[in-house]
This record gives sequence, C-alpha cells and structure tokens, in this order.
Amino acid sequence: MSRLADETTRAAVPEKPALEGLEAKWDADWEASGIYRFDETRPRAEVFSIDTPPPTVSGSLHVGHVFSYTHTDIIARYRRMSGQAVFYPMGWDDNGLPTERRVQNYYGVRCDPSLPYDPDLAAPPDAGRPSAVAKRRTIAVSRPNFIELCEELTASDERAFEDLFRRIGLSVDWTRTYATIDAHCRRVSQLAFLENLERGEAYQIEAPSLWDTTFQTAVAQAELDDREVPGAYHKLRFAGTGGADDIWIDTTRPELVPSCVALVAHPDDGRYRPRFGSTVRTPVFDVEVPVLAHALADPDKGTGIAMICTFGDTADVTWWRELNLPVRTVIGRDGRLAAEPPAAVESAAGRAAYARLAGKTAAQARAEIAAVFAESGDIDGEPRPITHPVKFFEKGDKPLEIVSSRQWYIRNGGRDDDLRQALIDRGVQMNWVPAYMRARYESWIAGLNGDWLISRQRFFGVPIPLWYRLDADGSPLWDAPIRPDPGTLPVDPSADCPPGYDESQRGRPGGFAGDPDVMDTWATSSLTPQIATGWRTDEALYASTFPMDMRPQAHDIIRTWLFSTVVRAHFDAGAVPWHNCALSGWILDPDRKKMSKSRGNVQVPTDLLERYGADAVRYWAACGRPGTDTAFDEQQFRIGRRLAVKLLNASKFVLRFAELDDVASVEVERREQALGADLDAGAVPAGVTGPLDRSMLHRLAGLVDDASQALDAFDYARALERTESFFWAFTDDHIELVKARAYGEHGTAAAVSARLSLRAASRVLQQLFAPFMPFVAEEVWRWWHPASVHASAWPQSGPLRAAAGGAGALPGVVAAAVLGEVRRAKSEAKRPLRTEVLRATVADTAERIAMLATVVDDVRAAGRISELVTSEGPELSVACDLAPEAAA
RNA sequence: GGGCGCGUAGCUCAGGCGGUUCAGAGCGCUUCCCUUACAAGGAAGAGGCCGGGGGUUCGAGUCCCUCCGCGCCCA
Repeated sequence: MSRLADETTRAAVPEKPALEGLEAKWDADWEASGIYRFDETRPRAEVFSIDTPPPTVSGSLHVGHVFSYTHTDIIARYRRMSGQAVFYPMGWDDNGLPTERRVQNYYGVRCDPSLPYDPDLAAPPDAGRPSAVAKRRTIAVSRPNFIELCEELTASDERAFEDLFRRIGLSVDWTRTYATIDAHCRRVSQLAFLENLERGEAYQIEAPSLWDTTFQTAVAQAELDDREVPGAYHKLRFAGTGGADDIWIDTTRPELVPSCVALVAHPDDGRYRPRFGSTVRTPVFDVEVPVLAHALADPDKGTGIAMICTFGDTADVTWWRELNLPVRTVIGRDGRLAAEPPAAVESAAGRAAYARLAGKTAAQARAEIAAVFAESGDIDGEPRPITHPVKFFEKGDKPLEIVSSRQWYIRNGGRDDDLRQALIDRGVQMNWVPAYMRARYESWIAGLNGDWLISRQRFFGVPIPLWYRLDADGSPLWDAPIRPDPGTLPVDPSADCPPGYDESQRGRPGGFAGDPDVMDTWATSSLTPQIATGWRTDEALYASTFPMDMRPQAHDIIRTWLFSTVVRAHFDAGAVPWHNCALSGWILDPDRKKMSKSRGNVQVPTDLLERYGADAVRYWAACGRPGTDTAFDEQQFRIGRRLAVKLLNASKFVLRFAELDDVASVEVERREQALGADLDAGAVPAGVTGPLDRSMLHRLAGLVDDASQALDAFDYARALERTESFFWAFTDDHIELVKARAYGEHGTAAAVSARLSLRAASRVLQQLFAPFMPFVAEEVWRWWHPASVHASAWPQSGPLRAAAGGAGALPGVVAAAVLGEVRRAKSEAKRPLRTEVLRATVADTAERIAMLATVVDDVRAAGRISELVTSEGPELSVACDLAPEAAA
C-alpha cells in the first residue's frame, strides 16, 4: 500500500490538538476495523494467549480493576505489535455466593428449592430499591426462578464492566466473552468433573468437613480465615477409673463434652505418660473415654492434656482419624445441638443434662453447660478469658463448625506426596513475575492438609452432574452414581431426569434422586483456560491457544485460583495451564490501606476517567510495578495527562515542518516516498547526516532495545519509565537544539537531516507509547498514517542504529549539558532564556570538546550564543557573558 | 511461630553482573521566563549517614550476618 495513495485518508495535523473526544473516536474505529479480533488461522507459535481474570460482576467497579487490567493490556498490545496473534478473551465471574447474596438483597427474594418453577414470575417491582425491599418480607422463589433472577442482574452488571473496560482501552476481543454461569461454562465444568471422576481424581466421601452454619454449606481449606476472637478456658474434671486420680483439662468448648471421645497428651509428657492406655469418665455425661498420646498435643496449652471431640476443630479431625476414634456428633448443620445426645450418653443424669443443651446454639449451650458443671462441681473456678485464633469462612461472620457430611473432593496433593511434588514441579515449569511469588505457591502446597472439597450446598452454581438410584427404602446408592450422556450437558439434576428414568420416579423408592449440590465457584474458574480456548468444543482453537501464554492475576489468590487451575490442567492435559504467571499488586488508598468496598475508601474510576482521560489513568496504572502494591496518588494522573498533551504537541511540531513551503520539505517527502513501505519496517531515509541527529538516533536505538527487553519480561513499568525519560529529554533538549536548523537556518541539507531524524524519532516514540497510552498514540499516528498504530510493527533498533552511522551518545550528551549550563546562567541572572550570550567559554575534557565541535552550530543556535570558545579542563564549566539588559 | 517482600530527598518511588550516566526521577517547595510545538507550558535551584550496627572487598544503596520498623501470605 503506497503512502501517496492514502494521502487523502490521513487527517491533517490540527492547529490545537486536544485529548477530549479521543476515547470515543478511537474505540469506535477499533471496533469497526476489528483489529483486536483473534486470527484463528495463525499457528500456535505465532499466538499469544491470555487467560484474562473474569471479574466478579456482583462487586462494584473501582480503580483496582483499571489497574491490573491495564497491565495485561499493555502486554497484549506489545505482543500484537510484535507480530503475534493475540488471543485476549474476557470472562465474567457471575457464579457463586457473591451473586446469590446480591440477588437476594437486590430483589428481596430467597431461594426455596422445594418450590416448583413459576414461568410467569416477574421481578418484584421494588427491585433495586433497598429501602423498599427491606420493609417487606422476602419472597420465596424456586431454584430455576432464582437462577433467572441471577442471570438478569448479572447481565446488566456485565454491561457496566464492559463499558468501563472499553473506556480504558482494553484491546480485548469482545466477540469472545464468557460468563462462569453460562451454558458453555457449566458444560465445560461438568464435563471436566465427569472426566476427573472417570480417572479417579474426583471422589465422594462421608467425612468431617468445615461447615458454615450461616450459609449452610461446606467450605474448602482455601476459603478459611483465621481470626483472633475472645474465648474462655473452662477447667473441667475427668474422673479417673479404677481408683486413678482425676484429670483436669482446659477447653474453650465445654459444650462439646458430650461429643468427647478421648483425652490426648504429648507422648513425651511425663505428667500423663503413666495414664496412656487407661480411661477416664467425662464429667456429668459419664462416658468412659481413653487417654491417648499424639505428637500434635501441645504440653504448654492449658493443663497440657486436651479432650478430643467430634468435632471442635481441625486438630480433632486429625486425632480422630489417626487414633481411630468413634464419632459422637452433637453439633448439627444449623449450628445447634442435636435434640438427642449421642448414644454413648446413657446415664439418666447425663441425658437430663443434655436435655438442657438440646436445640441451643453453640454459644448458648456453652453458657448453659458452664452452669451444669458448676452445679456438679466439675469445673474449677470461673472460666478464664483468653483470645485465640478461630477458623472462619472468609465471607462469613460465625465460626466454622466441623460436621460430618457426604461431600465431593478433587485430589490436590493434600493427601498424596507424589501428586504434591508433581504440582510443585509444575510451578517450576512456569515463569513467575515477579519471581519470588513462586514461593507462595510452594508454601501453600506444602501446607495442604486434605484434598479439595468442591461440593457446596448452595443454589446458584454449577450443579454436580449426577443422580443416584434409590433402593427399596428410598435411600440413595452413593457408590454407583448415574452419569449424564456428555452430549446432554449441561444438566441440572434437580430438574432433569437421568437417562432411562422419568420425572415420576424422582424421590421414589426404586427411582432416583439428583445430587443436590453445586460445585464451588473455584471448581469452574479453575477451568478458565479450558473454557476460553475451546477445550472439547473447538479443537483447532484449543490447539492454537493452549497451554496459554499468560495468566495475569492478583497475588492474594495464588492459593485458590492459580493453584486450582494448575491442578485441573495437570489432570486434564498433563501440562501447565500457562507459561507465564504475572502477579499484580493491590491499590492502596493514600493511607496505605487496601482499597475495598467494605472500607469505604474506593475511588470510582469513571470519575477519574472523566477528569484526566483514559490515557492518564493508564499511565498511573503502568507506573505500578509488577507484584507491587501501589498507593493511589491523584498527582500521577496529572502527570500522565501532561505526558499525553506533550505527545500531542511534540508530534504536531515535528509533523508540521512538512507543511512548510521550502526545498527541505520537498526533499524530505521525496526521500520518504523512495523508501515507501520500508518506513513502516523502521527504515530511516538516507540523509540523516547531522552529528546531533545521528547521536539521538543511536540513543533511540538503545531505548528500543531497553523497552523491548523490559516488555518481554512483563516489566511494563520499566519500559514506560525508559520511554518517558527519553521522551522528555527529546523534547526539552534535542528539539530545542535542532529547532533552528530544522527551520532551515543552516541550509537545506542540515534541515533535511534534522527533519528526517525528528520524524523517525516521532514514529518510534508514538509506537513505544502505544501500548501505554493507546488513544493519544493512535491520534498522533493517524495524522500521518492510514492504518492503526496498534497494528503497526513494533520498532526495531537495527535500522535506527544503521542510520546513526556509528555515532555514539556523547555528542547529544555534551550538547545538552552545555545548553543546560547556558540556561542556568540566564536563570541565575534572572534573564529570559532568549537573552543573547555575547560570548560563552566552555571548558571540558579533550574528548568532550571534540564532540562539542561537531554540534556547535546547534548549541549556539539553541543558546543564542554569538561567540563560543572552548578550552580543555577537568570537567564541564561554562562561563557566559550575557548581552546587557535593554533599557526600559 | 514460619515464608516472602519492603525501609533511598518533605511525598511517591527508580537504582539488571559491586567500580563514570551512583547520590537519581517525578511531585511538592523556591526563583525566573508569555520563547514562532506546548502557559493544561517551559527553564533553573535548594533538599538525602541510601533504617541501625557489624562483616567480605582495593572499593558496598548494591553482597553476607545481625538488629529495628512496616506490609503481605500462611500456621
């Protein structure tokens, strides 16, 4: 395509360039030209595929989204300009508890799975008005209706996110979006689960698991928070049997005494060693339990001996499993004590005491049992207040209980050393940015103490795709689940029938029952690479995009999203899911607190975009180094905006020489036309002869190498810093130094050299800025190019270095240094910069004086120096005789 | 308690392999300048025991040890 032919499609350089309106203008242009669409015809080696994090759309927009997504976009744009076909999809995470909660509050409804589907149900008229919703009773709706409401609300949330992401110029391929609850994701999620089941990587077992009594669901290890909460030690008496002494234990959970199955002390603890193997009787409930030894018992805690209950905490689970103890459950799924005591409680007194606890919450029962023990004399003194760490569900506000239930697990190395090591090895096969983040991955794996619990007793999620046959008594036959035909996925076992059954057999003896549970949201989002790349649905796409090249994500979810994704890819593909993990930091408010909705310190991005523009907001984001938390600093937006304005003005200055009606202008155009399309390959037309011009091109070549190297290493911040620093020196010094020559004051050849090199540098700088500030870069590029800068080829240093013709950095450095000294002399004399210097005396080393001689005309013109004399000296010094001040 | 990271100018932060772009940038502050790309701008200046203390080395923001302070992840 010849540049002449497209002359008419180019915009003229405006008289007063401005940033306003660029975002809408170029977003529309990009959308129309489709330059961000993935080219499926390109082979794997030319593809760069990105596993974009699906944002939780039920949250609100804030600057944190802008921050990390901009980092990814910079890399995507760089790779695209480097010639790769960038696969850059977008997902929405609308699956799971956050969405359920938002829907409940927004519409004022609750899900009742026992209700039938109502096809005519409309959203409540007061939906979205919290004060109105709060005044009325919540409306019970069926599970399918509830899910419809979830879908309705998430659809509008997703539009708001897409608007924001377009506004900040993400070069996402918007024809490739997914939502974690859509049919495609449910299908992939269920299919992957069924394949895990087939290979034995998923299994179901009745076992103690962490249980949130508020949300009524099991939760996984990765979702735990330890919180320090107040509690109290109760010192209780366990009566020795066969005439042995009583044993006193300290416990924070006396209400669990009815579920006590043993006492345990450290094997080396001399105080209790004689008692190992003997028994004691629990206070009041009078159940005989053994005294056992286990290394996990802490001799320094309380009296050094603990009671094992089923179950009070995770240590109980370990002891129970390793010491082969029975189960005596008292806490139910609702967090209350069961109506009946465990069968082991036989005595009338014990059963009477238990009756005082039955139906109470754990906290209520604790108070009651303290009274019971006080009456019986089995407690020593008053409870002693302490604070201790207690496990919570990260989204919950009541302590977790441990209840025995039937749950689905996926193996993750928590109970298998070989698998554990294999997953650690996968981490070694990936490039981590920054590198030290891998340590977090490894330490998480090292600390795993069980497999990954994926079933959740919730509604808005991907259902476990199984049914169970019911025996003649109506009890499910757990060991032989009925699987769906893969072609029918996704299925909802609560609404769909298994193959060979009809709806009338649901819940009937001899019929079937659907698995009531859904999968944890991470069980689906751990499959984002498979979801995005067309696994099992588009084998060609999968082959050209998987394993993916990049997973950008925040560092706090290494243990969840990153790790679980590695687990799935390891099982499914025997591979890493991606070659690079880029971990981003958080946005902190100016007081260095993490920005979050609950803290109320969130900055709304639309407001910032309004005031500073997308390029300025991106500039701020790009200054945050990989993995590093960044404080929100409004000053950075101003700086970014100033940089964008400067790029407009500097580009205008350079390009408008072409409009001068002089010989040099004709000559520049002739030389560029002679090169034709090679200009786009980075060639510089012959004719750059000026030493200062060549010196600048030499340094520009170095900048291209630095920036490319940094971007290859995902260090966008370094690339921007180098580019920005060069650019300011270019405008402050180089342009000032060559300005007179470019205007033709030293003849045509000198002007041609100046203008050609300025144009070459502008071209390169516009391209180097393009990944960071895509809107303004596109604007200035289109002033002289028919096609998008974002589809142009990333600059190469070779042609620039060739054009520099062996020049070094020094001429430019010396010229700028002398000019700086002259400016200082004028500034210190409080005279305008245009003041004439009658005579400047420059002393410097011989080498630098020699360099100065080659560029002296430029220096004299820029400094308005009439006479410049040089001498040798140890270092640079400049003495200036300024022209006398004109009489007022 | 373990792991990781961070302490450099008033503020926010750069400082790839120890030595000529090692005392740096921007902001803020002070002063000056409407100069034919840019006043939504430009030029210049002042400001620092590079957290403390040891060590390695001819030489240490840079490497090692230790202490202090801060943050994050996990127990």
